[in-house]
Amino acid sequence: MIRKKRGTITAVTNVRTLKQIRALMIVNGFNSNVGFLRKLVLAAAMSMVGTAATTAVTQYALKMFAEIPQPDTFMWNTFIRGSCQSPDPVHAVALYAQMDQRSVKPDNFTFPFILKACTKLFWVNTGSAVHGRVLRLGFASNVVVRNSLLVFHAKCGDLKVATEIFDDSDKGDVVAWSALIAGYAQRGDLSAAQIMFDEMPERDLVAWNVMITGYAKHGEMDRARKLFDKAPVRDVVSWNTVISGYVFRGLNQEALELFDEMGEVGECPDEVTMLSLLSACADLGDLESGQKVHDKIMGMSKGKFSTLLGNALVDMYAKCGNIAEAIRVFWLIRDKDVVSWNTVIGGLAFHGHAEESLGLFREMQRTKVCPDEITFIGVLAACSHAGNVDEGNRYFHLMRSKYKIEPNIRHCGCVVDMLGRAGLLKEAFYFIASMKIEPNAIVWRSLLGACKVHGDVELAKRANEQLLRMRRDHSGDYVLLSNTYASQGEWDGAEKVRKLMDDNGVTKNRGSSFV
DNA sequence: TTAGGGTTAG
Repeated sequence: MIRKKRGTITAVTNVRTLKQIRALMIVNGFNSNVGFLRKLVLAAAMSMVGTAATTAVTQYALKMFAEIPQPDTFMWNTFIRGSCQSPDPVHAVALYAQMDQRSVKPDNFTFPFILKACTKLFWVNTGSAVHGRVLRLGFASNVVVRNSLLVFHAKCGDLKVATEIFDDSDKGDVVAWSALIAGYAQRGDLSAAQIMFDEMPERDLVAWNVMITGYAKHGEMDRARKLFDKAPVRDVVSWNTVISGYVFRGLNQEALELFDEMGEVGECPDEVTMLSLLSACADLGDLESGQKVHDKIMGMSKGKFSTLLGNALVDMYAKCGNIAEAIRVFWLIRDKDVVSWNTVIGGLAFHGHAEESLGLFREMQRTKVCPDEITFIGVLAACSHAGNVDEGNRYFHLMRSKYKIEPNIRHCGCVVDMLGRAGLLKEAFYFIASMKIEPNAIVWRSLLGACKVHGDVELAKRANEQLLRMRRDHSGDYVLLSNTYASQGEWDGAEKVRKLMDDNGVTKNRGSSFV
């Protein structure tokens, strides 16, 4: 989907297009003329927008850029800007460093991009070093550079420096105002943000959106909605802010209703709107609404969709139980990133298609996309559900040896679950004992549940001791232990647990469930 | 070229 905003690189491209352009460049000679090269760089930069740093298309774009013998500052800026608009702008920082190594001078266009990258990555030290360089090279007098510094400090923690820059700014500079208000709002100081907002001499659209975002992100949806209703002007971002705010708070139905209103007033939704809506449908398990959103997306973008939207569609279909459609859409995603794979692998694993999930993981290993810690949560869950202990153990070791990922508590939870389901209770217990990280209640509860299924009273008692050490008020733990006794005909034991429960003042919540 | 909205686990 193409998003229109001034100064933003908007088109979506792919490896095939890049290869065609590169072939043209080779035929015409790489050095032929600056105009050609600038177009080449723009195409390469465009391909990085919205896709993760690890995708094939980004790797190809980097390769193309590296082939240009002497890129000028304009080309470096364009390319850094492209990387900056990816969700993980690590290359922007690397390119900025390369620029320096190759003695290409940065200009007042370079700094806003690199500072934005530092802000997105939350790289405080790098950003501060850039700030130093801005001062040394005398670019601090440029309004855009100065505001970029303000944003960086406001978002990455130093509101004092941000305020100093603001105090030196022109009092009518709405960008500086909005940036500082956003800084206060982001850290939850909404009263400070509101005071500044009230003091603002001229409030433009973005300042309103900043305030609405501030309230929405901090759970005050009523105030966010009131401000939205009161705003003199609204754009697609205003709508998206409130819609995503509802989704963020789990008010999915409200999000869908507001989307209907959006259509009634004739505001055009964009990709962000659709992402929020798909998330709402996924959460509700509302396949019918999800399908409608899908149709709308196809209508908006002539049958094409970005990686981001593809991922959200796969997630929605998996969570709504339409596995066939989830898989179909997954294969339609042109540039699959790690999130695409994680979504489909996890989606299948958690919705009863463990074998297919593992098949896709094997497929993933044949691609250049590197699995991450989230991938392995899905993979281990799939092994658990498939009862495939050997493969699960193998992958648990593989994630460390090959992919250098340290298992976290969730990975360990999956392994305990896997061993427990397979009836390997002692193995599960020894696994917990050997864990490098502190086991949590979920891990012990998983073992306790397996003990109930397989009727191991001794281990159940030990798991329960651990659980009671952590939390004495979780009725489910007592019930599980008591049922374990009961399932083995040990009625005295069962009764004792019931009594312990009363003594500790725990009441059983009948009929309540998180599922 | 700078300010505001977004996808995967739990």
